[in-house]
Amino acid sequence: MAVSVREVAAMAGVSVGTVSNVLNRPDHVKPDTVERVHRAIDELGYVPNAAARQLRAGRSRALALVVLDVANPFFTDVARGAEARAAEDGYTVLLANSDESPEREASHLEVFEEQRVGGLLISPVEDDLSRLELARDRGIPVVLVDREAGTSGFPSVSVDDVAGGALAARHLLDLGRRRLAFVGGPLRIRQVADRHRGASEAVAAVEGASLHLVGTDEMSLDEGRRAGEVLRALVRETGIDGIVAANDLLAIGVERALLFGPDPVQVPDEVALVGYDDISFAASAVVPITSVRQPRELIGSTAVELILEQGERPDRATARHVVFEPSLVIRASTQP
Amino acid sequence: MAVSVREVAAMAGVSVGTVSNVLNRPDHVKPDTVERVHRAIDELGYVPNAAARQLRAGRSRALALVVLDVANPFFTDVARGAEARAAEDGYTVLLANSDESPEREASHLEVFEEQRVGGLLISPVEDDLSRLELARDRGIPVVLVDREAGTSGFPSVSVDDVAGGALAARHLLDLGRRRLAFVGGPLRIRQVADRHRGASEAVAAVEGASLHLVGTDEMSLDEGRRAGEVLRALVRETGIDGIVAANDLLAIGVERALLFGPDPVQVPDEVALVGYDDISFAASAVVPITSVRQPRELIGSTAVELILEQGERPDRATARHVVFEPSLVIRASTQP
DNA sequence: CCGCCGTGTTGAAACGATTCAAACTCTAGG
DNA sequence: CCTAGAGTTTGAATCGTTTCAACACGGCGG
Repeated sequence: MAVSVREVAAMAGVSVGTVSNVLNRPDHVKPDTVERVHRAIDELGYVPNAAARQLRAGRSRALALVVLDVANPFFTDVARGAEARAAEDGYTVLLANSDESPEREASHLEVFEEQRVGGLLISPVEDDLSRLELARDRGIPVVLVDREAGTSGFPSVSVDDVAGGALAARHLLDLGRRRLAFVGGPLRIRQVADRHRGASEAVAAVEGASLHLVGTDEMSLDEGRRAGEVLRALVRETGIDGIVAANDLLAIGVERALLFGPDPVQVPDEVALVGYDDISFAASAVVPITSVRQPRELIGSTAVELILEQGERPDRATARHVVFEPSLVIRASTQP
Repeated sequence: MAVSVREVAAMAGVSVGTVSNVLNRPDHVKPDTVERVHRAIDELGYVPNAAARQLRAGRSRALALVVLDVANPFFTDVARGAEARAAEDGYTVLLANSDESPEREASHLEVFEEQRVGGLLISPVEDDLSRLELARDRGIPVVLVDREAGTSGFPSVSVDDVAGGALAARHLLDLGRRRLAFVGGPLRIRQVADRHRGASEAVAAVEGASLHLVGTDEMSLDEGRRAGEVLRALVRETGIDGIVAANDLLAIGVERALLFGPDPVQVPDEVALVGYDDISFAASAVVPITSVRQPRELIGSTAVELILEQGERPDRATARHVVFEPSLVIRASTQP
């Protein structure tokens, strides 16, 4: 059934070692031998067996990327960036979805360890990284994605969410807005807390400016709408004139509630609105929404880069931490 | 570095064969031997090497799913369904993204053939399936997803788009609407053509009903808005009172253009609107949109089922074709 | 004519798990 | 005391590739 080097070698009239050399070091083999072997390969429809290759090599040319949610455009773009960078070095990226479930994450890690993948890019579900330390101890390079490594000593690639929150708030302050609101939650999510902290710091730096926190249970359209109702009242009663949303889904929901409820609030005239993530729906909202953009593909490609570095010199204990700065995409929701 | 069965066997004081049996057929081994081996495994942190296992077995316990677009919720849900079903039989699903590029698809196929995956679930980019026939000839079960197999003899799982188009149109006709429009394009996309055909047939079956085609260049929000402008005029001039959109992005764009342009058109009072795909944004549009839903997860799990069937009896030439019927989710955009 | 070098090529060992015929240990029945 | 048979365990062979020490060959300088 399966065609192996042995048959190819027989047909080409050479030894198995030569076939292997043709495949991996063609320049060490005489040109017409190379040709003869290639003819045999085509003739027989030979496909090298990755399992055998890997068994010998001890490690595979595949990297694993475990994300919290495949449906989230943030992660699909990170994956795209990772794949592109990996392809440059002949690696493939296997995508797996933990769906924020520790069990599914564990199960994927197990499979990938058995596969002896060449590296593990992961957005961990929980704070406990001991499972990853185990993998590292077994010789698999690990890089944390969208998560700073803390004391764990893993290399990491993340985005400065504090700076992002500050960027959003400062933009509103620059427009002359002084009574700001921050929509988002729950605050135990690190990203939300950081963005809020950034906004708070920016507000604190400007005299006479204030920041009101409107909490949410999750980061969804529906919660955004609910928060929007609360905000309508706040705009009317306390003169809120600028809103920072912790992500774009919330921002879109807020905008809808403001624009289409009874007693509509005008955006951006009465209140300016900034979202976060720059998902495609933000640009095509009824009033297109200004948003904080993260370099998503760059995150992916950089993560792969860190993996490859580790692969080259597995000894070096100094883990690199790359932190990207977010940027602002200005649209109608903050332009008078 | 790597811990192998040999070391485990040594520590447990048994032979390698017994360790293998403990792992794969624990019931053939005496209970206290099992326990001793397990202790050694834990002690040493042994992780079986999938490559070696697979080399011997000739095939891996991984299935590959190649989709046209990981960012499309349709495919992520299909993936979810596939993963769940595969997990039941101890298989893992590797997700790969062809991004509608034949080159990327080919590159993924190559990698998966080398990996000797246990099966290939794929939404092919092009009509030419010869690459897949090659894979099948080499013994890899193949199932087409969201694509009928035609004469190629591959098993397939798809959804009846003609029925879906008819379902949408008939719903509008049942509400008493008679002058319908179909928005979508380009028509060379099979799904679009089928949905349009279904709508046409439903309309043809009702006396005095008509269907106007409004073409689009792609299935996006922006194209939907553009089409919406066209439709506003048509509603005013020719009395269009029902719209079928070829997907939800178009439907959302159309709704926005109708509701928020100058001279707004009321939905559903003046014109009723049906979308397709039932993406989450359809439910949370300004006026929630009625949509045709496809059993996405079921598609994935069924595809895996067909793969497993082939694996059991690779001989049988009769490929099964499973075609699912879509259903209608009724929301405010068609409820007076 | 010999020794040496470089270029190509060879073939056996190794990777780590599974398999399976054979060997071993008990038990129960005769 | 012997033996059949069930229950356990063994260990060599095997999967397909890569690696690498060793070899073959031809030419060249001495």
